[in-house]
Amino acid sequence: MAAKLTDPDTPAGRGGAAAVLPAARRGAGAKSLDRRRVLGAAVVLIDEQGLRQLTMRNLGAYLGVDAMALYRYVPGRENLLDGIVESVIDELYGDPDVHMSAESENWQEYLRRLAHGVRRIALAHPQVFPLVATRPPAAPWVRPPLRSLRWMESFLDTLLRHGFSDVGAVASYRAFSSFLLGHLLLEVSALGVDTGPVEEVDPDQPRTRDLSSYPHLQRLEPALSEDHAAVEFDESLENLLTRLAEYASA
Amino acid sequence: MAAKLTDPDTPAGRGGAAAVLPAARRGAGAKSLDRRRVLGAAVVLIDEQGLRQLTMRNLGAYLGVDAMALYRYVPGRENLLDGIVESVIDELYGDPDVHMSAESENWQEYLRRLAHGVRRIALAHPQVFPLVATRPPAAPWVRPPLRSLRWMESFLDTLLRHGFSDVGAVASYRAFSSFLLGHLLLEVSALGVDTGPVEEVDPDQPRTRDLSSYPHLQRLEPALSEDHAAVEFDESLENLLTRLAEYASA
DNA sequence: ACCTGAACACCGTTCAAGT
DNA sequence: ACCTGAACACCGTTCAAGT
Repeated sequence: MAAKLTDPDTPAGRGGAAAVLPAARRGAGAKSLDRRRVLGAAVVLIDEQGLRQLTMRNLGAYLGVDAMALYRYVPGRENLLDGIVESVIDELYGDPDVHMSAESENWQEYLRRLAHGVRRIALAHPQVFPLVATRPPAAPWVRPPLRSLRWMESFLDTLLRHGFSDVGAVASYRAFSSFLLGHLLLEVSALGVDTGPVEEVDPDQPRTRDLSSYPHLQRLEPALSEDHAAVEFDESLENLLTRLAEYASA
Repeated sequence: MAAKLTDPDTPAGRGGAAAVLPAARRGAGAKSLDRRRVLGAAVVLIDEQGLRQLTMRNLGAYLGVDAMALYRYVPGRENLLDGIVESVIDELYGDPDVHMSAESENWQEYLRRLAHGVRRIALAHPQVFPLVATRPPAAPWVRPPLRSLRWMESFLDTLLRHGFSDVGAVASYRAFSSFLLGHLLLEVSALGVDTGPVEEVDPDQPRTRDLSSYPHLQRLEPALSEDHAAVEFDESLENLLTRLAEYASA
């Protein structure tokens, strides 16, 4: 009764469906469905075919089942999308590099590992990340992309234990979220995500835009096209950590 | 011939449809359609009813016309969405506070005015901004939310004229984009955007989540709910400007 | 208990037909 | 020249029916 609605951070939401329905996996083994398998298949389908190809009917076919059968495990498409976001963020819990840092070392190392863990998820699922970025959060003060009550609690706890004030820890959560969201959404979108179905290009049309009216763009296009995402991420992160250090002493 | 495809930054794309079809507005006046009117109505419809309500059929009805009539001005829904993003960003050109700063004062003031101009647009169209943030850009090196070749050129020109190196100006464009995207997407999503159709809430269910397992969240929820978006935006912006100043001397 | 088929109310889009 | 109607191939979702 404590876990109302479908709380993403409740144990049953973290792949605990098998615990609630222990008989579901017996017999035919991988054949029978459960919510976790449906969400996992949805993530794979998005990774392989893009967000637009995720329809109830396609997902059903992908699982070898009628589309309508999915409604037994997922109340509807909106809930499916929320579940996808949740299940992707949940991968953080399985990341040993992030997990080990929770109660160790200094807070800077914790934030570094956490940031890189989220970045690995974004790069592993570039087609899913826009969903992580833009789905309305469960509460208005939960900010993408770290949209998990459990990680928020861990974040605040770590900073508070290292001498951050209440307002400092809260301000740090906000700044950390902005940093991650801006950098990762741009990095992922530069990968050319979800440009729609097949985007047939007319080979007669010149492939490059006409930049003749923009001399700087023309000259700097090679520089603009270079990929420095990794080092920019690290440099921006270090700058952020320096800024946040002010809250640690206050 | 120079303006291939539908270049958003070509004069014809910036509300120049009336110049191409000067006869379109005669006679019945506001009655007859053109592309600019269709895009403008689409923005108003999204602002009023949310992104999900923007369908070809709804937009047609909103304009007092059959849905299929829209295809005379808009090649399809994807192009409509691109046009919406373009027309919203174009509002920057009409912002005197931004426009006057292009060749005046110092580069810091230019970036401040530009940033606040984009922020005003985001807050004026919170339901449209996720589209600005996530639509695939025209070229991979064009970064949301400042996704206009003309503004990119203006941005680079201003910084280069103030002594920035080439790589410094390019790095500044990237950092500026990340900053804007992260802050504005979070600010806009905190406004509770596009939670779907009407989101009927069961009044019997408790409205607040169960935070009993998260003591810090429970204690800090009031602090987390406070809105400091404006000052955080300004402080982050000033910090960014300080960082970018390194490129000015190099 | 779990899945299926038929059906409903929507979509985007094409195309011949109206005026 | 501009708009409309009918039609097609899809959606999400409900519900009675199958096994």
